[in-house]
Amino acid sequence: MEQEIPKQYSPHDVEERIYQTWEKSGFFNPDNLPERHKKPFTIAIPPPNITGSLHLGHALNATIQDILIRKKRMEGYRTLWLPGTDHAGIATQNVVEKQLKKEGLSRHTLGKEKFIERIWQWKEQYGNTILEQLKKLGASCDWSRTRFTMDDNYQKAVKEAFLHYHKKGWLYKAEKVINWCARCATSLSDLELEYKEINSKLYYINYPIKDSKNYITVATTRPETMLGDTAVAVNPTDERYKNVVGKILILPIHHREIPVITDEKVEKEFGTGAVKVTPAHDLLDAEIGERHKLPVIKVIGPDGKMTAEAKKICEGTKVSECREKVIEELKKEGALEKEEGYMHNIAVCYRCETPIETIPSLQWFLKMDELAKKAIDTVKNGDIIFHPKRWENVYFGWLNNIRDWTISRQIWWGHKIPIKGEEDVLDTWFSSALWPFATLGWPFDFALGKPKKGSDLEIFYPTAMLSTARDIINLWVARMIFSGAEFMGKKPFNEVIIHATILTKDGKRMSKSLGTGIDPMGLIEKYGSDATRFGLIWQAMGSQDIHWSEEHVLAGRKFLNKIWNASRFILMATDKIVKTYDHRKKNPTEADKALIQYLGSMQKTVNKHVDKYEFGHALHELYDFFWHEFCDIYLETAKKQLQDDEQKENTKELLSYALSTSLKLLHPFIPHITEHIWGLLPHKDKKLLIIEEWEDKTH
RNA sequence: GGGCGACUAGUUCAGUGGCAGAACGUUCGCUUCACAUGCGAAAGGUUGUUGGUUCGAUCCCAACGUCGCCCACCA
Repeated sequence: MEQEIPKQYSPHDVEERIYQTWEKSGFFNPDNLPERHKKPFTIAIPPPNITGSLHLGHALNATIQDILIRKKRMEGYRTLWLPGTDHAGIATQNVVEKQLKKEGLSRHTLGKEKFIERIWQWKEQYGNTILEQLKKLGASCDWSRTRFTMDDNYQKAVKEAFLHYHKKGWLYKAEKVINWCARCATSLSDLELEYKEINSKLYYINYPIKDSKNYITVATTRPETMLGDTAVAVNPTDERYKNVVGKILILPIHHREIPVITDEKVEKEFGTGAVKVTPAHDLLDAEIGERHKLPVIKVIGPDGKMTAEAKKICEGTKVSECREKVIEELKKEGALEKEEGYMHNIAVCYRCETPIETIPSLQWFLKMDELAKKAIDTVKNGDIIFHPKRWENVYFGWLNNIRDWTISRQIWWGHKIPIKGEEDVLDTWFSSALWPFATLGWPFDFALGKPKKGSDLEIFYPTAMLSTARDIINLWVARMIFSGAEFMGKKPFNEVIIHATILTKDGKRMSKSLGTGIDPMGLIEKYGSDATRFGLIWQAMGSQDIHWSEEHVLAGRKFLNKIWNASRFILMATDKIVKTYDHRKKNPTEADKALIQYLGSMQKTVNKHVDKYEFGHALHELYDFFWHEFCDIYLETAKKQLQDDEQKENTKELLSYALSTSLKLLHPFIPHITEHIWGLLPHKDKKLLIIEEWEDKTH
């Protein structure tokens, strides 16, 4: 025995083989689980984008889900962890466009049909990267049920959802001021914006009052939009401007006449207290414009260039060039009062970081009032609980101030709007919102308000919980909640876990572009999957942000070695392995009794922690027990007891019992090594640890 | 501008209204028959600052500071 088992545990020989054993067993698929697995327990994975590769956040989230699934599976649940990927409209289109660019092509030279073909090719080649990486991490997903948000069935689900909303009269098409990315040439929802702080300038421009030598000074960060100004607004209570309200101003450069109006939304404190109003290119201005029935002059086009309305000085130029020209002209006219440095946030596209233009555009909108109400009620009633609870405020905050959802996108890759003559596609998140039930067979297995008997939809919906990052609480979680309520008449999950965000050691955001990201695959190569999982979970205390520290992965590796060697010792010392132990029938020593007690309380604590989603605490508990109570103290005593003829047999039995119990409890956290050792133990009834009974029924 | 969170050992973090803990790192001693990825020991802290409540505060409260995150139509 001693020669067969090496002193050092080397994960790489083991992990891949063990994973294959699991896959071959079929137990990832709930249909193959033994008889005792009855009550369903489902998790739908947050589908990663097909463009992505695994980062530490994914790895943490996958480990959390795998821990829950594995524990529940051992507890006798009929567990389904459903995997899949998201087609990620804009992101994917951009990636393939970049690829084309390298070949000297563009999507326009290729044409729509060929371009979409290219994306499918790309998807076949790279689209499963993350799923393959999740396998390396040990994820026990049912790969036979893998879904993609552009599968045929999924497309039908999206269509059904759209038509449902259409029938309800919640969909409408309108020209409204929306967010526009000129590079992606598409509209974006408010949630698809990111903000970037830039060092810009605040320009003070004098607008002369007609038939007077006086003027009003307005402050703006965007002088080029003045070409589309149709008013200047001041706060109605602003004494400074009392006498000019209602007067006519002469807009510099274009020399158009525009009125001075009052609107309560104007802040007296900012700038000069007078704001230029450009209804076409600013959201607040559009609101003011609507209230005062101001004309709308579009000076920026969907191509990001100035329109004919910008007239001779700027027509056809880029926005940034036009700004310079306008400044130049203003100086010539003596209308530029001053400029000062100004730091502020500008909106940029979340997929390509191009500054967002606000322009009027004809788009499809989904009315949100009733849907938002459903989403709010579900959480308010406690039907869905967030962990930690404070994230509910973020959720309510968004839903309470919601605007109608711009759901059309002017890109090529996505779900077509199912109405004749509409070329546009739907926002990616429109399809993601259907994930928990569209993946299970909705709408095919759904009729007369309920799922078909015996269908996946009936058995596995609603899912148990959703684990995700905080940045998609509104983008995704909220939309799933109202979609579930609307289409299934049932919440999509019982609980939402908002897991920690992994930051760099000095508390900065990890980012690929800054080179501060850490590739979990590198860690797996270096230390193995179990050690990587250990390192992640060891640091996941509550939902506190993690300042990532690799040393805990190292600690994990050492711990695995400890488990390995303790097991080696027990294998050498004992000839049989028991999974149960009734100490009432034995004659235990003080050390035996102490161990049994520790083991019992540890079991309880681990259960308690995992049930409360305190994974780090559970792992710390396991670690302390195994290393210190079991190895440092009991194993040393056991060496002596094994020399004593009276205690020998009992000691062997307790050693083997404590080891099997520890392996079970450790399995959800570090599945490969525990399964591997389990396989080396001379059990009477040989079955895989993955489906062993979690609860110890002995006394 | 609003909201939220964090601040404890060199580092990453637990924890408790009553003597402050782990891991990693460091120092010293051990090739002890499971493991040197180990064993044994040790050093290391004014618990961010200032007030308040309390017999007693690292913990509860308030203000402040630093850092981070989210939300927001101050042009």
